[in-house]
Amino acid sequence: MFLLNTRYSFLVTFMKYWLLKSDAEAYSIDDLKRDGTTPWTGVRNYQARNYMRDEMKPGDLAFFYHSNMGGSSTDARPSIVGICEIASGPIADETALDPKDSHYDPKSSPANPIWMCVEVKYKKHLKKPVSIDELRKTKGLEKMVILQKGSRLSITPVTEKEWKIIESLASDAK
DNA sequence: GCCAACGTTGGC
DNA sequence: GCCAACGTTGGC
Repeated sequence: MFLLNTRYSFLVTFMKYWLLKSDAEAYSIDDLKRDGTTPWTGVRNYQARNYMRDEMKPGDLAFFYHSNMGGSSTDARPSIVGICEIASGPIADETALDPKDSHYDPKSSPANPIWMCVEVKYKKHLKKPVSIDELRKTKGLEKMVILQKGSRLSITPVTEKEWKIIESLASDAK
C-alpha cells in the first residue's frame, strides 16, 4: 500500500498545468468544444514550441485563454474561459508544411519538421470566465507570465497553486 | 484602430 | 556577432 501511494504521488507531482492563448475570433473554446480534439497548430515561437515538444505530456491540463485581438464583435475582456487536456505527444505541425497555409514555413519539411504541436482535447467551459483584470488583482497570481508587461508568449506554464486559485475564482474548484 | 513590446531576420 | 528594420502580438 505504502509503495502504491508513493508511486501515485510521484505521478501527481509530475503532472503539469499550462495556459494556451487563442484569439477567440481565430479559434475559440466553442470551436474546440465542437471539434473535440484539435492539433494546436500555428505556433511559431521557439519557446512555445519547446513547451509542446519537450515538456507537455498527455494528461496535462491547460486553461484556454481568449486574447482580444480584433475584438470587434465582443466587449468581453481577455479571459480564461475553459479547460482542456493535452491529448498527445509531439507531432509535426502540418500547417508549416502546406505552401497554401498562412503558417507555411519553408524551413520545415516532413523529414525535419521544425514546428511541432500537440493535440488538445476539450474538457469544459469554466462556470464563470476569469478576466485578465480579475487575474491582475488576485493575490498569488502576480508571477503569471501572461500578466507580465509586454508578455506575448502564447503557451505558458501555470503552477499548481495558480491553477487552484483560478479554479476557485471560476467557481470551478473540485 | 493604435502602438509598445517583442522575436526574428538579414546586412554588415 | 551586432543591431536596425521589420512583422506580429495583444492589451487598451
